Amino acid sequence: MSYKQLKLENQLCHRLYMASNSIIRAYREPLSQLNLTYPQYLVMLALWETDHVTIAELTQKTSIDSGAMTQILKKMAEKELLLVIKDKDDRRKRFVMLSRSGKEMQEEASQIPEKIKCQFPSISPEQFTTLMSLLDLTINDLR
Amino acid sequence: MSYKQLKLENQLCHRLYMASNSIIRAYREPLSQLNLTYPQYLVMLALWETDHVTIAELTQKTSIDSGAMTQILKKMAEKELLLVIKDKDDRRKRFVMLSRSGKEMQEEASQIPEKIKCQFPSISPEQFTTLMSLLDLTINDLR
DNA sequence: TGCAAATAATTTGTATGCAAATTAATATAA
DNA sequence: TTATATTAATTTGCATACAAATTATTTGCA
Repeated sequence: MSYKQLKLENQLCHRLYMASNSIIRAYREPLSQLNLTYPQYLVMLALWETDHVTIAELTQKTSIDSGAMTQILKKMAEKELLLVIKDKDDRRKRFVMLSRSGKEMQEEASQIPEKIKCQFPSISPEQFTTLMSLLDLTINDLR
Repeated sequence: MSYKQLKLENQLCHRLYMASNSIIRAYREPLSQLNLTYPQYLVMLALWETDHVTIAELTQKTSIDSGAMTQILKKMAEKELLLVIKDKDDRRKRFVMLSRSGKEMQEEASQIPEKIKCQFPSISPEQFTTLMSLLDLTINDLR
């Protein structure tokens, strides 16, 4: 039997798997200059937008696994990019806030998106927008 | 500074990260019935298309990391889904071939794509095609 | 022919992603 | 008020992803 529906070429999941792995790999070099891994970069992006949030909010915003988040924040705290502080009103919660050096890193990081975009010569701005929208539909359907 | 280009919402990488993780998570339940992980499923898809290939060819076709592939094939061989055999002409190479039960699994697996597609009510067939093409552009640009 | 370069896999060390179990604290209902 | 349910994080065990180092072979060139 041929089972056309089982061909790798027809699998959206495989395209997403390759695209996600490829783009995260592309971030490695620029991020290594900031001594950040990709998920750590997501945490920084989230905090640069909104500082002083709970771990749960950070987990929700970045879509990083909550178990992994604990480890990631621990390493980032060791690098003194941020601080994790207990909430006095609800001691189950913890707030995450950027340190001075965490805030200062934003300026260097601001160069990264442009560097990455240069790696997509085949994709027009319109196609870029379309791709983002279709990925949003995909993500929402799977929620 | 606002640094609009650093907003999470504007990052293609974050969309891909979420979409890839989400869809792989969606495969967990159906694949658990076959006792397969997602990368193991990719290996099966590749072998159902073309059996008896070298590890390097399998790595290339699936885009699975070659170091990880060693471990994945070891586990799949333990489950007796496939065999790994040394090439007599070039003893650096190894061939991978499906066992009988590995071949038989294809029929059950043939139900999976349909189950997954049902989880995308918001995406039309045309949009699906567009998404696949745009992901191909993304992947090719990053090669 | 012989040795350096290239190739195919494996190994190693680090960092997640994920489900499930656990811990600590708060909220809620009888 | 108190036992139960819920919530926020952490921990645990397993399976990759990845870069870099290593091993075993084979190629290719002087």
